Amino acid sequence: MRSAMPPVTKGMCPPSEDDSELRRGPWTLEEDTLLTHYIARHGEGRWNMLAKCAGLRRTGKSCRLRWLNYLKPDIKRGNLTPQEQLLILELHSKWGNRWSKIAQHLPGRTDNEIKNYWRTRVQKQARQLNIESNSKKFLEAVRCFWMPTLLQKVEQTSSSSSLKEMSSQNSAPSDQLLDCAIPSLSTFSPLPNKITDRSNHSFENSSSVTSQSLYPTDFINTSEQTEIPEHLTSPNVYGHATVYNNNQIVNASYNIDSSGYDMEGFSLASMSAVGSYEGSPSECQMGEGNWICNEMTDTLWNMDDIWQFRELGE
DNA sequence: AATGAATGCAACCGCCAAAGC
DNA sequence: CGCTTTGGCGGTTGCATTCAT
Repeated sequence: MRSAMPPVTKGMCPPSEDDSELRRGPWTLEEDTLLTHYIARHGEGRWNMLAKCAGLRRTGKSCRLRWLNYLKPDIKRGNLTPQEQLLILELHSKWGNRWSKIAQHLPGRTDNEIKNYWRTRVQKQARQLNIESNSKKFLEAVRCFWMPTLLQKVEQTSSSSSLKEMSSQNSAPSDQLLDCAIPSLSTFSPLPNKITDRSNHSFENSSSVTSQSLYPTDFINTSEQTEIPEHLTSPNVYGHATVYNNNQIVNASYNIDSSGYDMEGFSLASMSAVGSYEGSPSECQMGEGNWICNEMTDTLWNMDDIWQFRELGE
């Protein structure tokens, strides 16, 4: 856990300020410059000593945090990509609030950023639905709606041959992202149908990150079908999922506004169903119980409007 | 245009474990 | 072996910005 930095010899630094004079709050440009220049010359580690030697009236902890979360050169800026969001959802399902562990799989992203993403974007949706964000219900909602949307965005991205580009926009070793995020998507496809890989990325070289245990094979399958029914190939159809309905496999197609890829993408205004469903929408089974159909009709996810099911073999 | 609510995010806090002394 | 220091982590807070009315 300790840094491998050599110990800083006593007497190398100017006399330290009294702790009572320690600064708090937002960092100034001058402080950022001091910290950056000092680390460029001497490296990071021994943060308390570093703070004193750099002439910063900050705690070592504060310096470390500022460097790791903001100043470090390989920090990525800007919105999380669909791949990154998908990976966060996936890894959080696997590891829970292990933010730093999750961050290790998103080059250039910090645990703080991922934590903030989860708390602001993900938990917001849970609040709106009046369900616990760490509950099985919410996990099912994420699996059912959010992740397929992100998958579609990823596929759209990869189909336009921009996935590699996006991943290499930064100097960070973003191939790791590809290796993690994309192959794991194949675990959504428990059925024998083969995934069409429009990006020419080999899905068969599976990564160390898989989610089969988290996305039960009897639950949902989103993938590019080798044989997509003609009425599903409309340009307006973005998604196609295979869902178990009372132990029967049904196909569901949905149309998602491409303007966003958060949960708002499932709002009634941006999502319309295609195809047909021969049973009652209220019969749909989502994991344990019919909670979505029974309890969520007043939320932004109205199953009656979102899904229309079509039995397999139609 | 004003203002209150909601949101996003940087920064801090408390706790813990490992290493040093 | 126990105390101290250090670094790391997850949770929380405060504030600037954006949005809605």
